[in-house]
Amino acid sequence: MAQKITLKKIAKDLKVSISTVSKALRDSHEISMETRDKIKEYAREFNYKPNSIALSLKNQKTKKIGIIIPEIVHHFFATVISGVERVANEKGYQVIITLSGESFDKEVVNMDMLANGSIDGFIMSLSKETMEKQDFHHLREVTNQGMPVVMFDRVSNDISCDKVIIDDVAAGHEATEFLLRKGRKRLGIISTVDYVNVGRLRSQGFKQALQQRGFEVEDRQFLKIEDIDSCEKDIENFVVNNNFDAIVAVNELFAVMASKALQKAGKKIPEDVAIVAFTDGILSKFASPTLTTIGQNGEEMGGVAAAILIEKLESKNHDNEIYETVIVKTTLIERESTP
Amino acid sequence: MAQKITLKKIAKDLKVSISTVSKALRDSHEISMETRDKIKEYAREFNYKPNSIALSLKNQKTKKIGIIIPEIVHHFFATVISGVERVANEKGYQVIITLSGESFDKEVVNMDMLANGSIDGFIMSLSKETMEKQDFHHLREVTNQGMPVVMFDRVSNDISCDKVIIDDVAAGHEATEFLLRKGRKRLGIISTVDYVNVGRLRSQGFKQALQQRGFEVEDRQFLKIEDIDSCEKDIENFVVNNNFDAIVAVNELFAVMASKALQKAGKKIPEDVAIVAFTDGILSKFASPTLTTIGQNGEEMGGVAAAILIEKLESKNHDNEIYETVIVKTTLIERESTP
DNA sequence: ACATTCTACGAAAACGTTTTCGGTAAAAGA
DNA sequence: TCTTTTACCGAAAACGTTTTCGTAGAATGT
Repeated sequence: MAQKITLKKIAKDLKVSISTVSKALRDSHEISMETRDKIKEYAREFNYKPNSIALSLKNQKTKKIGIIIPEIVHHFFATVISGVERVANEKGYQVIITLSGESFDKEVVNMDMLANGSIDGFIMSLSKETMEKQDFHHLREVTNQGMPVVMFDRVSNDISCDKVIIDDVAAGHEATEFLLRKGRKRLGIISTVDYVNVGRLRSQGFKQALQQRGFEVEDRQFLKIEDIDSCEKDIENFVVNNNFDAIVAVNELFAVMASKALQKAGKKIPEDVAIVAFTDGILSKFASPTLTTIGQNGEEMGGVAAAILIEKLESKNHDNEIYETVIVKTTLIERESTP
Repeated sequence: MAQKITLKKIAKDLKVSISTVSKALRDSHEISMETRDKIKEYAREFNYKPNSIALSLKNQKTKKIGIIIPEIVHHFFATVISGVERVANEKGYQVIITLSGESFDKEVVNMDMLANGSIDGFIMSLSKETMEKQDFHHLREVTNQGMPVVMFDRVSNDISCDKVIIDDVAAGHEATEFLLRKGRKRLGIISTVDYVNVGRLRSQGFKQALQQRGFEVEDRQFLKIEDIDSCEKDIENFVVNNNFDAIVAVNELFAVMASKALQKAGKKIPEDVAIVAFTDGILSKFASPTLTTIGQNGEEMGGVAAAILIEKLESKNHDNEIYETVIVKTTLIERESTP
């Protein structure tokens, strides 16, 4: 019902000019106390709030940052968003979220939609399909326009921008070494296909840790999941048919599937088989047994990514071509799945 | 590096007027084929995309919808967002997300930030604190301005707008009746404090179902959780000290806590105690045993909410004061926690 | 009494679009 | 040849701000 109240309307009602109203509301000394008070009271009464679209147009900045992630129904990404949102809000920015659904085309479309002035900068994690195709033209297009991009988790070396990651190799190494120190000798890893960098790198750390201890590393120790929706049988076969005494899983889901399959086969966890998972989500805390995990601190990653992006947005010299890669520390959280 | 390309720039480079460029790009017959082609090719070459901020200002609509939810690291809300995003994107809308963190003040601040022209309409679920205070002035303010609001899940009868909910009473009834039909006689329910409507209503359904079957209902059958972070002990006491043979829990977390406490106490599930949970999330699928749940179909709720909102946004007669409340069907999913 | 400095305000441009309204020239009609 | 239509294009307003500049009148200085 009540019309949107604008400077123009206030000006007309109070019989002053638009500039006077604008200045009065910003407490300009150019306007007499008398008129200032009159205008401010009127504005308060009618609950005037400056139109943010007009401000965006005028200032050539939107105070919004765009996030593109593969999925939101995924604990890790949800925590990252939570972190982004926290620091963004602190600094007066809003967060626009779009989902690629692991699809390259949707990623491109969403980027295009946001890159036309809707936002000031991007925070994103690549879709699986994008990593497979290795096609980054949409990212180049955006960065070439001078719009800052911060990538996290699923990043690419082919594109130069700020990045926030964990040291996946070191984390894979740490998980493995942790199990080895517990005296385990027959290790297996459940990972993703190699083009997903986090899976590849964690596997690499796994391999390194074993080799440093003088173990032979064979292909049968590696299971690489392609499709997350139909991997249950594969995981069951993998853990039951190989006489492992410890399993590393690159995410919670794989870990809990392995855990269940092993228990079904009569194995005891952690006595017979120990398990270390990645991503310290809700599953790890409430599975039976609870899972020892390498926490990725998604909240922190999101916060750091947002801080870097905003820093860049508000820095004066725009041609600052120095990009940083922040490595967020992982945290090993011991629970029941390891002795 | 490369400057943002605008109509003005194209016009200058091609020595025509801005209007000509605009018309040419929209294939106006007022412009000759020759100039049209020239302009369109130039635009394509420099990858011109109309500035969405300018369009928003001109059209007085942003094609963005704002979501305010208590938490994103929560499977149900994540699925709702996913649903909203899906249908919003289909219709050319973008989604802006803000988190209240269950805080009234943050909810108000975020609403104010978005209500100043940033978005065309709201989809929201109330924070716990808001429900406790019963203070809805921020919602009134927004709806009075003529901005459509669609509430879901945590709604209030005090505010008139479109709503998308499940029939919580019926769902509580269904869960209870399901257990009764399985022959269970000593039921308990783990719920939230009463000012959270979903907890209250589901408890109500629980009570009704028991009474219809002629059972006495006592207070000791109800546990009402206030603080989700420190409820583990309460739940353990509740389920262990009362000789229940069946438990209804208003969310997954409570259910899995109950399940673990019971197993620790030597009870078998579902033989000794059966459990039905609400919210068909990841925990229900992977807990041990897996949980029978009442699925709230969050994805669908989000989709419906978005559809209603967009419908309202695009309807011509703006003074349409008829609000609907859509009830999304729940789905009982049987798993191992019930016989 | 005249020049100068304040005080208090308004006009207008700019951000990037779309659209309405004219307007000029050439083509068509008479 | 003169008028009317048509094809093609530009000027300007509008969306809601902020900000620069200009200026009228009052106050101050000499």
